[in-house]
Amino acid sequence: MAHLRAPATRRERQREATYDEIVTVSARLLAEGGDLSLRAVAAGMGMTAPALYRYVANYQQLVDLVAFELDKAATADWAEAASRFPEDDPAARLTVACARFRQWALAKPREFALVFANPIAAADTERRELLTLATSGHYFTDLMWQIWELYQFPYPALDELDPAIRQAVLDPLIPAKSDHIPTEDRGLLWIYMRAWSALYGVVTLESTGHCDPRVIESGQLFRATILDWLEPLGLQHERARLTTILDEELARP
Amino acid sequence: MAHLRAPATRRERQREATYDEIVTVSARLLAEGGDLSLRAVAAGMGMTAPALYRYVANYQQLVDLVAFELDKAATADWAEAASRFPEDDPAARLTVACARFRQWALAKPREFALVFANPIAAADTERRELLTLATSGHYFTDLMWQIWELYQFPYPALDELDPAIRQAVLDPLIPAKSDHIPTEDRGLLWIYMRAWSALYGVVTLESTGHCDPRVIESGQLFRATILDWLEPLGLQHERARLTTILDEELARP
DNA sequence: GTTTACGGTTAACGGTGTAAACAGAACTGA
DNA sequence: TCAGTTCTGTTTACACCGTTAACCGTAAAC
Repeated sequence: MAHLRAPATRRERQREATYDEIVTVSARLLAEGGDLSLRAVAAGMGMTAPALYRYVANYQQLVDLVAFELDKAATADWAEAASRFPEDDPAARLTVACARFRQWALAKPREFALVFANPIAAADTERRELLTLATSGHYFTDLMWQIWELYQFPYPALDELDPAIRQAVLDPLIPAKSDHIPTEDRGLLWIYMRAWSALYGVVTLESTGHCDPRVIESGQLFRATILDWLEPLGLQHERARLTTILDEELARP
Repeated sequence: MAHLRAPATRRERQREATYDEIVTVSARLLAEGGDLSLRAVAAGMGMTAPALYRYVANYQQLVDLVAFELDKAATADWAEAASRFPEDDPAARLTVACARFRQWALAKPREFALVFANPIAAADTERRELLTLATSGHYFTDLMWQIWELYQFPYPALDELDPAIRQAVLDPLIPAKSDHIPTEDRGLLWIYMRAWSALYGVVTLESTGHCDPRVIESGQLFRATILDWLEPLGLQHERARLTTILDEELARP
């Protein structure tokens, strides 16, 4: 079964490898502080720039490809860090994941901007669809689903929701692991959207630097935002424990 | 008194006019969907690109100059819209201003990104200082101060605050009209930072398009975020009235 | 009225994304 | 095995970009 996804022909394998190299070279360039340019990427893999057009249609597609993979890799890191808590403790895992997400955004603001601050026009359906695949979104929604299963926090019924929101939670156009969520429970996604909006807000504010550096350094703005969301997620009783975990993560070097 | 700020010499007046033209031409370019480039701006005012270096040291300075003025102009617009409510009704004014801020961010995402999503390195003290002058920040903090004078909502005492935050509110490095706020009341700025973070979050999320278009179109995410902040600002009793105002603004064409 | 400083020019360098034409290697089918 | 096709890279070229250097007339200053 596994080898079904493995490319059959030699050429396809080669092509896949080239895509991988594009991503790794791009990631290296960004990590080294350089700009992400077609020419630089091509040069980094011993090619000329026009050759890259055999793999991406234009610069924006290169950016999207790299953004997708950066998101995937970063999410794997947060998940790995979160997995120091057992699977049946999604609240602790989410706490750690959020803190690591922020830490990543602060340590790699350029990468963060590429993935999360990259403007997407409403009309651009192609890029929108790519966006719905983002690994981080699936990871976070899944954690929130597990938290709900465990703590049964309240969420709006479908008929309480604004019609537009009802449509949006029934047929999500955002990165969300939602297939397994029963129709009547889709109000959960509204809670998710609101929570994600809050998380995204602080982290973007801090990552882009539109904020007092001392406030960023202290982590208090982020901390307060996270703590505000414990109650809506039914985690009041876990407050002390989760706060400890959060502060542990924030104190990380 | 007024003519004190007016440039004395003819040359200085000329120079000032050129700065104005740089800004207007830049704004026009952005509004027309073009990119903001030294060459395009220069061409737009009948000059060659190197001539602009008599006015700005580099491209980033041009961006900062334009960003500052865009922010100023946009703030004037929100303020004008908000002034349909009397001066002694800052709650209504803030409601309108927030809605107009969002509307501006959605209508002009490129301009919004320039002003509010432009990355600022922590080390770049020069750009940081320019940032503290942003008109919008001063306008919003002033409104919040007026709301506090009227409604006396609670705020943390200085010794309740994390040391880093205490320092930050005592000597703010953010755009805030704070000179007139007594030292013991500086905890107010912490409320401001948190509220601004929430507002900034939704608006950035929506403006950059990292959100379901239907959710953006409905305005519900923004609405919910604003309503969440009524209570912390002591506006519970005004809830019905302010919600009506907010919905009025959201329904605007 | 001479000198100085300002505000512009042109030319040039190295960088960007992208299109077109072309060449060779790798697969495909008879 | 050989011809034909497809895929992957090249070179060349174009139109932009930010930025520097050298140069020059004119307006202000002494």
